[in-house]
Amino acid sequence: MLDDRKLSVLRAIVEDYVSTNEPVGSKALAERHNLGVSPATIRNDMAVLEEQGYIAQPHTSAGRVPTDKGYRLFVDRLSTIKPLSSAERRAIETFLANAYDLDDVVTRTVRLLAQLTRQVAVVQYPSLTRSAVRHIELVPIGADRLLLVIITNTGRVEQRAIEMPDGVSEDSIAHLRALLNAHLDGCWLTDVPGVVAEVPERVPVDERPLAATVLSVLLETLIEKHEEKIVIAGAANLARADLSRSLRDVLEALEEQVVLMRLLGEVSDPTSLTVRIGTENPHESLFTTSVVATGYGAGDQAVARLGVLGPTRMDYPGTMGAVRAVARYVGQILAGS
Amino acid sequence: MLDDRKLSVLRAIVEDYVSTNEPVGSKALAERHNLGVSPATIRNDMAVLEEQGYIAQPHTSAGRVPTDKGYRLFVDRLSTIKPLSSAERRAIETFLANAYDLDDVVTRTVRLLAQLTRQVAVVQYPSLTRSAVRHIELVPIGADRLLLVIITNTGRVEQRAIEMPDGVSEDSIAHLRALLNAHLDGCWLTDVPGVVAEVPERVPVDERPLAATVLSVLLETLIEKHEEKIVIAGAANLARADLSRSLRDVLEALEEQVVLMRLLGEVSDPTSLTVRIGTENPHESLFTTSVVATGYGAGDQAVARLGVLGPTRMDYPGTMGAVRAVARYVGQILAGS
DNA sequence: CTTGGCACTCAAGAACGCGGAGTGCCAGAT
DNA sequence: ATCTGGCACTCCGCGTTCTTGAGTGCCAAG
Repeated sequence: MLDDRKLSVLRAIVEDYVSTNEPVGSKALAERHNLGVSPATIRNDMAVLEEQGYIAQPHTSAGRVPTDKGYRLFVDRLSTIKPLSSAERRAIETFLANAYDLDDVVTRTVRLLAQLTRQVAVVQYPSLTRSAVRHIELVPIGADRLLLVIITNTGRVEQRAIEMPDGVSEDSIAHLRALLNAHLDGCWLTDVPGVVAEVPERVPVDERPLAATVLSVLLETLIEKHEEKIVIAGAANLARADLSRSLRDVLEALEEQVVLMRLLGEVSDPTSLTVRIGTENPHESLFTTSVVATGYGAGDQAVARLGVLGPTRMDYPGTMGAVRAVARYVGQILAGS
Repeated sequence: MLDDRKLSVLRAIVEDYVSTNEPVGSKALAERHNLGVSPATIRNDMAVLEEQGYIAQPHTSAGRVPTDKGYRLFVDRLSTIKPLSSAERRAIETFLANAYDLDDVVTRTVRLLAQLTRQVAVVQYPSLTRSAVRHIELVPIGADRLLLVIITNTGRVEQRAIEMPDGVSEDSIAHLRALLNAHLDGCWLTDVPGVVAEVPERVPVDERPLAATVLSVLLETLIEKHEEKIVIAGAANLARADLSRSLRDVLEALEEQVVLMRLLGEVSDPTSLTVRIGTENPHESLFTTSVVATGYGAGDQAVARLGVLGPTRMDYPGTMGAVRAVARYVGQILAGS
């Protein structure tokens, strides 16, 4: 139903429109891409493509513009992910290699991605779900407060202040700390609740109030922090691309954690790229934008997601290449530390 | 040189222009504010105000608009900070009271401020300078890596991974930890370098390589983290106010840490509000914006700054009220924890 | 010093015309 | 059967012109 030439025409339209930001006409197409046919022929093909909903004209007697469906076909069948230049690869490598802690890795990654794609970059912090406990620390601060610090093997550090019951001795705290570490060291965070359930029995009766408080906060922290932290960068790039929908709506959407979470999408196949185009997005303010996202993590275990957001009129092959490359490098960094 | 009525006229111009966003003319002024004089008189006053540089007209035969100098005079002498409504105060209180750790306090504060002022809010993390060491933790992760965790009395937790020299025993680490805590507990961060210098002598010879590594990283961390972390929120509000300078430039400026730092300004008198109007700003992209900032911290010790950024055409009394109120509440929260 | 009157200015908006890019369709060529 | 050149048609974008009205500055009188 769509022969090769029609597909070529669609590809050409997408490419031209992306680079010029102007509706593309049959004549210009015939000139710039050597399709070996006349404008008239192209017009016929375009009529078919329009009928099928792959392209549209903003006004009668204007050139054609790809629809979301057109971009979708382009991404799925007409384009290949464009690998980065070796210069870009080196830049990524050196930029990320100098990071010295998890915060820094994430910050650098999001900036890098924004700069590389010239779009808005979004990076989710490595999830706790796939992490294991490396160490638990209990630090008294002041007379009646305690700081609970959880360190994971993904390098993440969670902290939380706890109000202590009265009259808790240093010894009790030390004891509880030892107990927690003995039981939880190396434990997957997802398994923590189960393991924790067994702990209270092993605590001397007079230390139980303290233990109960600490354990409940511990569980709470792990659960609450499941709503993952997300950072973005490159919002300025949005202003360059004139979104038809008011830029304000998009910016607002980007400030809502919930929307951002759904934006990156579920981890279906963590190693592959997710591309969400225009109205495929979960939030109405983002109907004129596209998202390219993928999972990342040490090895092939995806522990979180990252991606970029830009106008639907975006350089998909290039963006996909950048996102994939960055995800891989970050994975290597995480694996190495 | 400027009599009372002229000042009233200036105030009226600022207020009207802020609320309508349109150049204000003599007739409208005479109607809306009962100044008891005719438009013609006002015109004369306006001519003087213009000559002195407090107002300007966008085009001949348009109304007048305040200049930066005009806003400055307005802020300094013609307006009073507007206290928040009690509903707003309650909202702040409950919103901030539910925060459970430092990160959370900061995040909530910046959002609150953005929402309250409907502008871009900027909050700097409490500085390490005024903090003291509460606890230092050394956690082995993997065979040859060590995680250094510094907990301060302001609730901040710094972490950093360290490559260990070969063949370090658990005992050495425990020993070093004890030593560090013994020496540094309660120590002002600014005093840490001095204290640290004395430590090596007290370390057994075979543990010195480890100690040296850890100490150097410790110092490095404290110094590096002096470039303070800053969070912003409410970027979407920028889109509402149409800046004459391209919105993109402003967004870009907001993504640069350095600019942000200078934006909040130096702590001159920490308890008072700093207002920086238009070209008084340190960065050219921000010449059409104003900043209202102040210091905050537990008690009256300012440990960091917060503020908002908006168009020069801003409701100064209201914004100043909100910034001041939020700073105070955050101070209370920090003092209480 | 204030006020009403008056001539002048100029931005913004509506009305108009036109050029040109682009289309759809048809008849002839391959 | 498909491609191609030709042709009439559409309509956006742009520049031009005109009008309107808010606002000004100045002046002479109160």
